[in-house]
Amino acid sequence: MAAVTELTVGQVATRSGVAVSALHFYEARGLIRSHRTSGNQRRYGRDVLRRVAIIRIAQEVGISLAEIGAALESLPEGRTPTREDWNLLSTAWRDQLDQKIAQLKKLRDGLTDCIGCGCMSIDKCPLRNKEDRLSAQGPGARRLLVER
Amino acid sequence: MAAVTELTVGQVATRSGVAVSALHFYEARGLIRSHRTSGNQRRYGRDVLRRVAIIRIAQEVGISLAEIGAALESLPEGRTPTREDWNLLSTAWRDQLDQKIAQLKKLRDGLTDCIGCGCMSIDKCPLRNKEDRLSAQGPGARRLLVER
DNA sequence: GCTTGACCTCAAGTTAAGTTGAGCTTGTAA
DNA sequence: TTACAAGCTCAACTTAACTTGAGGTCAAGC
Repeated sequence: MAAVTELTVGQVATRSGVAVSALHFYEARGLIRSHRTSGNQRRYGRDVLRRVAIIRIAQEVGISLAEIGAALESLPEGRTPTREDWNLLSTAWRDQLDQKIAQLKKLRDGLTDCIGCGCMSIDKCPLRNKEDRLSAQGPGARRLLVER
Repeated sequence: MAAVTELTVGQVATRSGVAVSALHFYEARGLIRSHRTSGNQRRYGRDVLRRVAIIRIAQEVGISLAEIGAALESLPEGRTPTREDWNLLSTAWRDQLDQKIAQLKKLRDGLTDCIGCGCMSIDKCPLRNKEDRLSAQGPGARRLLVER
């Protein structure tokens, strides 16, 4: 076997730890791209591994595929992303991460306070008050995780 | 108007910032409980506000309704949770929180390293390698967020 | 006593992120 | 050259956590 430059879906699946069906799905969403053999089978360049890795990492951090897709658009299709491209992405995501960490800490500290204070007076509870602030935004659009 | 002891769904919705439909939903899931008026309308005790607050907080931390429900079972239905009850819950969740924070930090540091190293060699990338470890678990059961 | 807004139930729709299955085609190794 | 694993497409199913809608009831003010 000659040096393999192109990868089949199966190979990408194995190497990336992502199911074939998920790769199809990412492609349908425009997150990755492939070209086809004369027999209509997908073939991927090596850079797809990096893209998939980025996708999974970002997901783990809680970034949605939609957001990931938007970010990946900034990576020029076709060429391997430069260090500059990667810097832009990872810096942006690192900031999101920092934010999330900060929020989780706030929550944790809130819980800790509640443990200390007994916090049986619901009106004074800092967590409870957080809820109130949220409710002030009215119903309608729901926020599933954290505020931005 | 006399002092209000019982709350209607609408009132709970307003005060908790949760939609009426969501309250119905929580009730169907056994997360909260109500009794009915002669006209079959829900009436809630004040403690429902605390329960809903707990639910929302836990969700924000990424705990699923199923897990929350399990945890809430430990709170005796009927009476207002004691400080002891609350301690048990919040301590357990605080631990989960600590874990999540730690994981996010690990990811953030991974990203930071990648920025520093340029990380164009996919085989050496710490994040990439993390993926590999995951793929070793084989396909099948997917982990959506973090490992426990 | 009537109108109107708040409630009720139950079924169906929604979004994200995939998975599963059916039916058919490719490619490769013996 | 043939068997059979690996691919392909497309539609339907899955789970979580709700929302929306239809069709009907309750309660409180004028």
